Amino acid sequence: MPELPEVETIAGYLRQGTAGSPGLIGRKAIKVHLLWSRSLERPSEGELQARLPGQVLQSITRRGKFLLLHFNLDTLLFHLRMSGDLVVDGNQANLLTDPQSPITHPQSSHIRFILNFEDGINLVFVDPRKFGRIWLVRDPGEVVGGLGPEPLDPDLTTGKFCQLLNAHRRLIKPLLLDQTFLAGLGNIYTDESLNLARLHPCQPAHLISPAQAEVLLNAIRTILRQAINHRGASIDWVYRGGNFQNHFRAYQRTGKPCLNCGSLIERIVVGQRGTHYCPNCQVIVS
DNA sequence: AGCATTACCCGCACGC
DNA sequence: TGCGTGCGGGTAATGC
Repeated sequence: MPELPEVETIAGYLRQGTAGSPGLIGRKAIKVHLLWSRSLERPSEGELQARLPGQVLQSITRRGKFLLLHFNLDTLLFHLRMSGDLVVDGNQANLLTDPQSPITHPQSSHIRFILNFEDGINLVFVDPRKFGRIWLVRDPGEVVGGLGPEPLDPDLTTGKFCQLLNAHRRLIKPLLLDQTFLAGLGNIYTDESLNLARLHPCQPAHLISPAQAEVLLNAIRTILRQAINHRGASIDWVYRGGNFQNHFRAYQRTGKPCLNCGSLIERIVVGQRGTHYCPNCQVIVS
């Protein structure tokens, strides 16, 4: 489920809770259940089990597409990759507490990790494709230290952004997808942002003018804020409740009219990723 | 040689 | 049934 808006939305759910589930802040961890060992990047399962229980959750933050659960001693990090999701379950404690039991959870066969808190509240990591990863570390910088700037951070000025862009000869789309360049954009929001900014996904980054860089950064921020307001997008069989998919400009709109100019959106492949753009108003400049 | 960029590939579910 | 596709990114391979 995860690009910046979806991870931000999930962070909010975990902090404040939802209609059907309580928030997690201030709760004490009791026990860990790892059902797919490769979901855990580090430390070992034994060390995780030895360190995390007894710790109290202080706060929940997001950095790029990472979700950070700050406990009093350690930080538990999740990366949802392609299909991961985190849900709080306070109603089926007796079933979820025992991973060997015939769980009747809707996505039970894809549960990879469960963290039991006090009062029968569980944080459940669901991940059909098994690409998601979990870390427990003293210093979260060990995991997220290499990320590029946050697109919504006001400290990222248009001038800085243009400088960063012009330092690379790469195509703009793969560059925006590179998390060490900018943290949080994925395939959807890159296509959306480039369409709004009227930039071709194959535009070489070093040829982007200061004026275009400003338009692009503003477009990225506009799209991300809109997506967050809609609680992210729900795509394919992975449904989380957000409805930004109903407001896509380019992504998965092949053959439909561009919202800028009415020409038909086309699908090409750029950097091994399906890419949706308008061949009329998103043109390469030199 | 050494950095920047590109191609593979990892489970699984779904639609054509 | 078979094949292409996919809200991602680590790593090997290649390019400059």
